[in-house]
Amino acid sequence: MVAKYYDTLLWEYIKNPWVRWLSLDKLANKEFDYDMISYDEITNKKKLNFKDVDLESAAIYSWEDVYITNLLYTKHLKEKTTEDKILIDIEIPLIKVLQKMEIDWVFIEADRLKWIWLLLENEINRLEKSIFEEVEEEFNIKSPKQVWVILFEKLTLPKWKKTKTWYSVNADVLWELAHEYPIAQKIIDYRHYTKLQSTYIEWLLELIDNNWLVHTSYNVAVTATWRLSSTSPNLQNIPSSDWIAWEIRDAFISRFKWWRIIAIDYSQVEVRLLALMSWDGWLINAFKKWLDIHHKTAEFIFPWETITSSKRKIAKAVNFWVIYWISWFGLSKMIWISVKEANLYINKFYESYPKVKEFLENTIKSCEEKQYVETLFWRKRYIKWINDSNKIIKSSAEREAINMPIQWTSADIIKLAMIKVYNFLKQWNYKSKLIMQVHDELVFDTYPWEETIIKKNIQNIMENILVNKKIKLKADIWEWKTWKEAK
DNA sequence: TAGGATTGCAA
DNA sequence: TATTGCAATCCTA
Repeated sequence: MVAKYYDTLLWEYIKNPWVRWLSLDKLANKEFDYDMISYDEITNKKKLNFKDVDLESAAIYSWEDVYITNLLYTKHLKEKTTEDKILIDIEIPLIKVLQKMEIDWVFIEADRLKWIWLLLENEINRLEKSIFEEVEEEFNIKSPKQVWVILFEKLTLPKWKKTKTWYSVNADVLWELAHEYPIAQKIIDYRHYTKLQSTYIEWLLELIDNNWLVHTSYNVAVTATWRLSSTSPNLQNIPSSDWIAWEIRDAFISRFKWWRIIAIDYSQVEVRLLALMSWDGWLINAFKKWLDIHHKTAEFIFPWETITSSKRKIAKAVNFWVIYWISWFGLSKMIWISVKEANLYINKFYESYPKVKEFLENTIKSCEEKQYVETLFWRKRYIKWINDSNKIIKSSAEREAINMPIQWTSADIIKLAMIKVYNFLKQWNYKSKLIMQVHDELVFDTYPWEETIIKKNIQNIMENILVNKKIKLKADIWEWKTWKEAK
């Protein structure tokens, strides 16, 4: 294996993604039984500046990094594994893409955030006042414990869900109470607004520099599922559920006048992968004809003439259920239907897509034999507890076995897309930039004269990541500005 | 001051 | 009684 650049840590991560906090120190210890000198040791646990450390210690400290890395690299060269291909084809090329994204930064209109902050502040004050008036007492609404005292001891509202130490006052509980007690609704709203204000607006404002640019860090070796994660800020959980969330998203703007923010996201990748992997004729045909898959499932579950958008939502949840192997109970809770109904829909799903059921059962069976499952790109995930006698452990292992080949293949698909998109933009010297990745979505800042060509080509690249397969993937283009109305 | 517990946002 | 993350706040040790 010859590469222009290489990463020994990624090599380890590909094989063991569930090990938290991988480090060179740990690898040295594991592979060569060697203890590396720590930063604390050479600075004598004092907060010494590195330049004050004696030369000898500094030399050893530096030498170790190079030496151990080289030992690891040499070891990898000798050790051919099936994971090599993933490293060379996906993980290593991705480094450059992410590097570029991090260097380019994201442009955020700070003034707009400040304006939303004020808006929320008003709303929060109003709610706070109203809540205090209602209970004739002031307390800290942000404290679950104090909310608990007020709701259950002072107002003696019905309690039903427990946490480790007391009765829960989370959104589920409050939501139930809100039917009868308006104060619960007020607390829900209060939490929602304070959440947006502190976690998103204040946090973003803190990280924005004087030029309204924000620098996020993408982490390539932390998740147990080989997905990316991002920190400072985490761009992958920016809200999108209501109008105020979209006000926040609107603050993500182009860096230049006339440029535009465009997002392209994969549509139902997981269900498409389910179709490909299970070879279910009904599913494949539905996708070939570009049908709305959730509507299609609804047609199997309900009489055709009764299908409404709410029925489609149920069907969507059922499709979702299969991929995640959730219990009937989970499904019923998620979409507020009875367990009996949930059970019925799921059986209907299996009747309609018989090969899917076969595929899911075979996946579990094969995992029981081999103790691992594989993704479309041949990543292996060992699930040794698949044969555990404990039913709870066994079923959680089964869920993982079902979920992993599908969801984790989609992580690779977007990584491959990013690499190809990067090469495309570079090859033709386009000015437009890839600025964000949110799991199944890529966000671009586009130069006006390139917009048409970018849209067409990038969508094409994304849809054709899987070659020689029965169906294509689908990627939708959204213009950031109009997204609010579209969703 | 550190870290557990609780909560909630995204895909 | 789905998973993976990041982060805020409260509150105890």
